[in-house]
Parts: sequence; C-alpha cells; structure tokens
Amino acid sequence: MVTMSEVARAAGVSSMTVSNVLNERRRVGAPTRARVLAAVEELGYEVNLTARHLRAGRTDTIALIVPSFHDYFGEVADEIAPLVEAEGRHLVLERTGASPDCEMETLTVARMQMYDGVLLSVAGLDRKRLERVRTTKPIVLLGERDVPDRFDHARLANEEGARLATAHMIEGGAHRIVALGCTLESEHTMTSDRRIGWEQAHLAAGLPVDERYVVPIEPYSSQSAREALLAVIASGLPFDGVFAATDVIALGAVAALADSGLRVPDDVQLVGFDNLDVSRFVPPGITSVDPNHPELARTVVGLLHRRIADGDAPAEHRGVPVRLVVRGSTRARR
Amino acid sequence: MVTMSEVARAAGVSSMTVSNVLNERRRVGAPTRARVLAAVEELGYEVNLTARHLRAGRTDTIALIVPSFHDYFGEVADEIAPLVEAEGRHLVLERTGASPDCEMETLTVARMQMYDGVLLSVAGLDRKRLERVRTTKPIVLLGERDVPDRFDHARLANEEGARLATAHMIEGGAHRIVALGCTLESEHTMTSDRRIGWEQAHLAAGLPVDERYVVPIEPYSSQSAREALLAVIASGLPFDGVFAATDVIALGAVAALADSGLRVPDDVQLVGFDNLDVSRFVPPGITSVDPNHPELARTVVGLLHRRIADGDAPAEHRGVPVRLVVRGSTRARR
DNA sequence: CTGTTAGCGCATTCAG
DNA sequence: CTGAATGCGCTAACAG
Repeated sequence: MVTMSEVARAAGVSSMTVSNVLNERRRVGAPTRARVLAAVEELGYEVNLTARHLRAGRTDTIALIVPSFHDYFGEVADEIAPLVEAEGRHLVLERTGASPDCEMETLTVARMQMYDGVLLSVAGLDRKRLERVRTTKPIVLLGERDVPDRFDHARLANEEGARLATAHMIEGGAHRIVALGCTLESEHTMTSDRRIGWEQAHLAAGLPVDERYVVPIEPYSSQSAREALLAVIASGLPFDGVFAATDVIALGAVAALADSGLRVPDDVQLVGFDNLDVSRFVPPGITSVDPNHPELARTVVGLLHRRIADGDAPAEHRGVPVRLVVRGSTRARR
Repeated sequence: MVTMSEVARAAGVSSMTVSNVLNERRRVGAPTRARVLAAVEELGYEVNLTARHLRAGRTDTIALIVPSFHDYFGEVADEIAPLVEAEGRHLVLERTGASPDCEMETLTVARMQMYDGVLLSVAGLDRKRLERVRTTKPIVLLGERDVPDRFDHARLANEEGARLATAHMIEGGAHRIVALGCTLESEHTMTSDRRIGWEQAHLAAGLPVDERYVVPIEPYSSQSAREALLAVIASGLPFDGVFAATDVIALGAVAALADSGLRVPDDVQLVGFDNLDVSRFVPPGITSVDPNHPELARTVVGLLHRRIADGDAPAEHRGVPVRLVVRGSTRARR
C-alpha cells in the first residue's frame, strides 16, 4: 500500500506538502504542486480514509438507518441520496429489521463515530429508550413515534392524510369503511395515528365510529392484509370502503376484493397511503395519500446539515404535509 | 470522549489489558478483568472503531453497492443482510445511480479500505473498465454484464428464465409475443439476455422471430412501459402475449392493457420477471420468473466470505437457476 | 510558500 | 498473566 510519505519522498517534499496539495488547502507553488501530482499518479497513491478519519474526526459520510431496505424506505432513500451528495457527503444505508435493540445499537457512541451524522427511521424505539442515548453526534429522527424534545424530528401528517382519505370515500358515498392495517392502541405509532384520522373523518361526517372496522395486520405484509380482508368478507360484516394504512396493505386488499368478485370502486372504494409507484399502475389505479417524499427528504437532510453545522441549535420538530392523489379506486372526483 | 487509556488508569492497569479484556483475547485474571469491566461501565467507554480499523486493518463491514435502493435491489438487499450478519459483520448499502463512473469510484483503493469486502451489482461498467480496477480487496460482482475472469461473479439464468416465460405463453396458445423492455444489442446485458431467451422459445416452437416485437423502454420505468405498450396497441401490430423483462415493466403493461380494455389472460397473456411481491397481488396474479433471491444471496455472500478467507482462491463464476411461478395472467397451467 | 513536531486511539510485538 | 514501547497514516498547529 502506497502511503503519503512515499509520495513525499518521490516528489522530494514533506508529507505535509502532499497533504496540502491533495486537500487543496494552502497555496502550494505551481512547480511543487506539479511534482507532487506527478508522484501521486506515478505511484498510484490514494488517501487512506481511515487515517484521515482518525486524525480529522470527520468522515464525510451520513448514514440513513431504516427498518428494511425495500418498498417505502427504498423509495425514500433514493430521494435522500442526491441531497446528501449535493452537500459533498456520501450516504450509506443500514438496516435494523425494526428491532429496538438494533436501532439502539446504531446510536451508540462507537457506531456513530463512523458517520458525521445519522438519519434514523424509528420503528421500534420508544421515547423512554431514546432518552438513554448518550452520543452527542448529529441525529435526525424520522417517523411517527414520540421522541424526546432534544432530538430533531420529522414526521408525516398521518392523521391528516388518513382523514383526507376517509372523507374522500365518504364523499363518494361510502359509510362503512374498514381501517385495514390500523390499530386501536393509544401510543403514537403509524398505525394508530392513521386510525385516529379515520375516526376524525367519521365524526366530522356525523357517522358512528365502530371499532369492529379497525382490522390490525400481523405480520405487516400484503399477504396478511389479503387474508385479513378475506376474513372480514367471510364474517359477513358489511362494508363499502377500505382505508388501507399503507399501499402495501392496499395491494393485499385489491387481491382480496378480486378473489371475492367485489368490484372497485363500484362495490367497494379503496384508498391507500404512501403513493408507491405500484398504486398508479394497478387497475383501476389506487387513490392514495402522497407522503411527499421529496419534501420529507429535503426536510430531514436540511435538519441534519443544520445540526452538523451547529450542534447547539435548538431541536426542531417538523410535520411534513401530505396530499391525496385521486385515482380510479374511489368515486368522488376531487 | 473516553479513551482506552482513561479506562486503564481508572482500573489501575495498562491500556493493553483493557484491550485484551474487551477483545477476549488472551487470558486475563478474573479480578483484573472485573476491575476493567467496572471501569468501562463507570466511564461509559466505547471502543473507537476508526482507530481499531487503522491499527487492525479490518472493519468487519461489507458494502453492497447497487444502482438504486428501491424495488429489485431493496428486496435482494433484505435477503443478503441477515447472511452477512450471521457471519458477525455489518452490511451497508451504497447507491451508484447506475453511473459507470460512480461504480468505478466505489472500487477505488480508497473507498474499498472502508470495507472488508464489497458486493457490487454491476449496471454500468463493462469488462474493459473493470479490467482497470486496481484494488486487491475482496470483490464479488453481481449481474448480467461480462466481467474479467479474475473477479468472482454471480449471474441469474436470464436466458433460461425468458425462455421458460415465453414457452409457457406459447403453450397457452400465444404466438405473437411482445418482448417489452428487451433490447436487440449483442453485448451481454439484462435486457439483451432476456431477449435471447424470448428468441430461443420462438425457435424451439417453430415460430418466426419478428424484431418488431422487441420493444425497448427508456427510461426503464413502469410509466415508460405503459406508454410503450399503448403505442404498440395504437400501431395496430397484433399481439396475444407480453413478455415483460421485469415485473416493474409488467406493471406498466397491466396498466396499458387495462387502459385499452384488453383482458388478461383472455385477450393477452402476460409474464414478468423478478417475482416481486407485487406480482402475487395484482389481479389476476402475474405469472413471473422467480430469480430465487435467497439462493442468489447465499451464493454471493458465500463467494465473498470465501474470498475474504482466502484472497488467492481461483475466481468462480456462478449461475443462479430460476423457475417460473404460474399465476392467473397466463393460460397454460404449469 | 514549505517543513517540523506531535498525536488521534488502538493493537502488535516482545519483554518481564 | 501483565506492561512498555512502537507505529498504523494522516493532518493541526506552529515555525521558519
């Protein structure tokens, strides 16, 4: 392995001068500079990033830590990557499998040293465990969970999105709407926040809120959603709308409705959440709440860069607005 | 920041003893050991991974480098992660945006230093540029492109999969099958390999190969695929089957067929490739070539660990077999 | 404009 | 079983 001092020797300068040339730091005389660059080329020298990190305390790398790589998080990550690179840093993804222990592990002093900052999509950790985080490195949290005030945090307008989705089906004539993949718990989670929006739309329309229509899904997959909705159909509980808490859940619902010969939107209206690519293309097009990934990406990257620049800035908590994208799976046209 | 020597001082030992305790290296006396661990706990010490890397030349981290994070690669990454972790290493993902320069950049000596090994999903690099890679660190390449012999490499049985898909539609009565998202180029790429399989199935069945049925897509998205197939329909070119080079393309085809009032599989049969989750759930279920992600993941992780253990082992080139998953979008039942 | 000194935090080597 | 010396490769700070 070629080191900086070998280059220095070959160019007849000190290694400090090599460092200055490569980092375009101080002004180095043109002839010296040329000799150094020639030696670099000649020897095929490349900087040792690990040594630079140790010495300079800076990695120029940001980590995005997500529960899993596919679907929703993969799409968000693709939005975030260019923004991080635009600031001259690298982005790497790590995966937690939604395990609280694994999420906590990524926030240890040891692991955080590897990065200039971390974006963590919180799936498993609650406020209490987050209180115990010791590192003072820049962290921005994404997600629905409640988090300690000291962390920068961005969350989607989940309740609002669910309310819009449900109200839109009510406007199209639905009045018995399954909340598929939602939960009744009182803690703030994605599934409970979206259930609250579903409730709000019912109350606003003067419709009764019937807890039998809240159908949790476990594990959280299209397959479970399909089975769960088939079970609802088999039970005889009447319904004319499905609010799916995510598009992945909506996809399972589409399959279950087709299995049962129910037509969308004539017999049952359907709205999803996330506006995944797939919802545009599955006939008749699934109306979905657009979580505004570009805006979310800009928000969290902005918060992180601000935090890296000023570690003492007061923490910010931002909500990212959502909007409804109307397609063929619902009857109202706005 | 707490360092190892501070812990050593607190425990009344040398930093070497602390290191030995934490790495469970040599036998350390039980009482000494207890004192060290107490001091670690007391001070909240955590190892500095960067310093360890510099000194030990090992990061215990593997990088998986992909063109983009979503869809296919996200799903593969989720298969690979547990296998890497089972060997006691971390997995991180990086993204190239399919840019050859960016892929090449990830294979520089500097960037490779950060990892014990790299899995690179080759999208943009050709054999010629790969020849110029200088690093001797462990690298395993994934993908269709031709690569220099010295690299370990795994590729899917693309031709075979496309052949199975096409033959299956022919068996169901199709004889004018669009190869949507395939290309006519002669270089080995995913889109050309799959076109070759489509050809082979025609030849085997004694059907003519008509190049008008090869419809490239640019950019490679569901939206472009939808538009491209709508253009085929508008052109009046008769067809009764669509072989979509990927499920993402198949999704666009489903939308285009629905837009045009064509029924699947009655008017047009459809087969995709990748067996993404979505293909199970889009009515009537999209028949798809299953690329066997678990097997692919086992293969590439196995190759990489072998290479890390023995840098001089001869390079291996593996094909991963595929199989056809039959669903409602085709007429033959096997 | 360039060189010298020093040390980031850890682990290998060898001596006790 | 434990400790001292040494250096991985780089860059901050200062000196010339």
